[in-house]
Amino acid sequence: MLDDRKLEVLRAIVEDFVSTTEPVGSKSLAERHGLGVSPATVRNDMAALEDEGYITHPHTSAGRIPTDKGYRLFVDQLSTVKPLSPAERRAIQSFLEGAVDLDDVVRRSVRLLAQLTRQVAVVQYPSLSRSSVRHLEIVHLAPNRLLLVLITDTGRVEQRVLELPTTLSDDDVALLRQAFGSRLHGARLVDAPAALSDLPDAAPMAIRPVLTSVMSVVLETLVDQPEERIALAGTANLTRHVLDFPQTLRPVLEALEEQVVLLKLLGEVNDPTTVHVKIGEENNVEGLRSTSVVTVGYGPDGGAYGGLGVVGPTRMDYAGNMGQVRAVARYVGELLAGA
Amino acid sequence: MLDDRKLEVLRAIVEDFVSTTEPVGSKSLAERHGLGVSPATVRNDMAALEDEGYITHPHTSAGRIPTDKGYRLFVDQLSTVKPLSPAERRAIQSFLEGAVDLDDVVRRSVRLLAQLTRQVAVVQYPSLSRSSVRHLEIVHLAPNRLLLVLITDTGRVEQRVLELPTTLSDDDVALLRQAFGSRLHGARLVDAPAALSDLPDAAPMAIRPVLTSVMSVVLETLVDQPEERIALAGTANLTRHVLDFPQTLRPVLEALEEQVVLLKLLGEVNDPTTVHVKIGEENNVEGLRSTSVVTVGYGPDGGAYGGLGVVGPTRMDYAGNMGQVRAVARYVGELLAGA
DNA sequence: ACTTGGCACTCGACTGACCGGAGTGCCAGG
DNA sequence: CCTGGCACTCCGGTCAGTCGAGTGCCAAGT
Repeated sequence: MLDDRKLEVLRAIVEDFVSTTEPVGSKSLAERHGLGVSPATVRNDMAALEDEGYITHPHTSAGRIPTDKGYRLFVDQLSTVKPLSPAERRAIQSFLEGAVDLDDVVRRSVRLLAQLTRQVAVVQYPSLSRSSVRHLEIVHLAPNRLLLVLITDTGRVEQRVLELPTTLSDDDVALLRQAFGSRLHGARLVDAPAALSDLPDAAPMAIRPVLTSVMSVVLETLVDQPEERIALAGTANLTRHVLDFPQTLRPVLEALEEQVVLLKLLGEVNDPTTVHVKIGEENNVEGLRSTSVVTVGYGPDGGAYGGLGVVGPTRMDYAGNMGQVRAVARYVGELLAGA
Repeated sequence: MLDDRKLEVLRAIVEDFVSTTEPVGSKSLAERHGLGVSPATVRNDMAALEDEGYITHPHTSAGRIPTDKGYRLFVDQLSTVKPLSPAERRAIQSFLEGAVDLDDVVRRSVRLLAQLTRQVAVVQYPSLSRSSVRHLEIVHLAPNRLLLVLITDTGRVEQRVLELPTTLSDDDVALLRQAFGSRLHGARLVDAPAALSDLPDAAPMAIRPVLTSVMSVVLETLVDQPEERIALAGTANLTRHVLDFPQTLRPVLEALEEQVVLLKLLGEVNDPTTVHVKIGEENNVEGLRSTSVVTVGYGPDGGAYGGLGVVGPTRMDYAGNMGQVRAVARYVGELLAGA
């Protein structure tokens, strides 16, 4: 149905269109790429590709442009992830090596990614639930108010103020600190409920009620409703493609302002170890239907910490951007694992 | 030089242009506003206004549009800050009343402001240096590593990990906690150096060296380099004015991504109690030369906590936006003062 | 001295006609 | 199955012409 040459024609169309922004015609295509066949032949192939829905043309006498389906085929079968240039490698290293803390790492990464890909970049902070506890501190602010400070292995520091239904003494708090600390140190937050499950039984009878209540509050705030954070950069790059989104820029910017939307983008990755691409209409997000999203997980085992990626026009350099996204994810993963 | 009617003509031009986006001519102006004079007279006035540099016209046979100087005069002398509509009042209340913590307040405020003004909104988190200490906690993470957690009166929680040149015992840390806590509780951060000045002398000889070293690190991180945070929303609103910035959208978005730039905008306010307006070229920021910025301080005494404002095209509804910015600042100020 | 109506002039915006070129689809022949 | 040829489509640019909004200026009126 689609022989090799037709696929080659599709690849050529995608590559030409991505680099020139203009519908590509049979003649220039046959010339520029060494296909060794005449324009007429290319036209026949194009007609076939169009029948199958991989390409289309804006009007009768115009060249062809890829459809979402065409890009999909291109990404899945025709392109190989482009390795980074030495210059890019150097850029990543010099950009990230000076980072002092997690905030700094994330901020630098997102800017780096935006600069490298010339797209909008998104980086998720290491997810709390997937991190493990380096230190958990409980501070007694007032009789019925505790400050919880959690430091994770990735260097993320998160704090909550808890209002308690009961009052506690300093000794109680010391007990709590000891009990939680010993059980949670080194544990992953998702495992926290299990790690704490024996706590009520092991504790002195006197503080059991308050302990269970504190426990439930702790679990709720840290495990059930973990706060996800996102960094964004390079929205100005969208304006470079103002040709691509005629009046669509607005909804894109709106979508990018929604944390929820961004989390959804990064979170929908099933297999976090490979680079994922969502093309145009494949995005379930209203407003990003005219964009493509390239994401990947970072951290040990590929995606243990969180996700990052870029958002750009469907007419993007998939091979290059996939390589850049993957490379940044690896560097960041290593950086945080070594911290 | 500029009699009352000329000023009235300028006002009419600004108002018409702001609402229609189109250069305004003498005839339609004389009709629509009840000036009671003929178009010819208006033309004479316009010529005078143009000589003075308050208005200009894009080409010979086009209507007039205000210059930056014209907007400036309008803002300074011709417009009165527009009071909010009941609907706007209600919107503010219902939007802000559900806020649970500082983060929430800021996030809601910035979205509210963006929605109300239909511009890009900027809200600065309550500045650390201008806040006072509600609680300062020192946690002993490791022999030579401390975690500092600062809670301010506005509910902002800030933490730093300090690496020390020396090692400390738990007792040392307890002493530190006690010494810092008693002196800083309730003090404004700007006053921290003074509040701590007697500390080295009052402390037991044994820990003086380490204490002074900790002190200097604490002061440095909390007072000398306080971390300012900024929230941004409504960038999508820029696209509504794509007519105003033909190819200028890019630099605007770029400028808005720079924390430093935003802080500069909010920080340049001399008298924080009144609404400030920077028009077009008045902005010292490259990239915002085609925009106007409306800012005001919020908090007790007008600007004690921080600043907030909006960024939009020079062709904006100054009276309305000034009112909205001021109103939100008041509500937020009250909200945080009551917390 | 200021206002006003009149008038000539300018210039952008819109229209319709025209043309060239890029590109297509189809067909018949190799 | 590929290829060259050919007729056709349609976009984009150009050019001339018209229209209308708006201006600047002047002379007359109050």
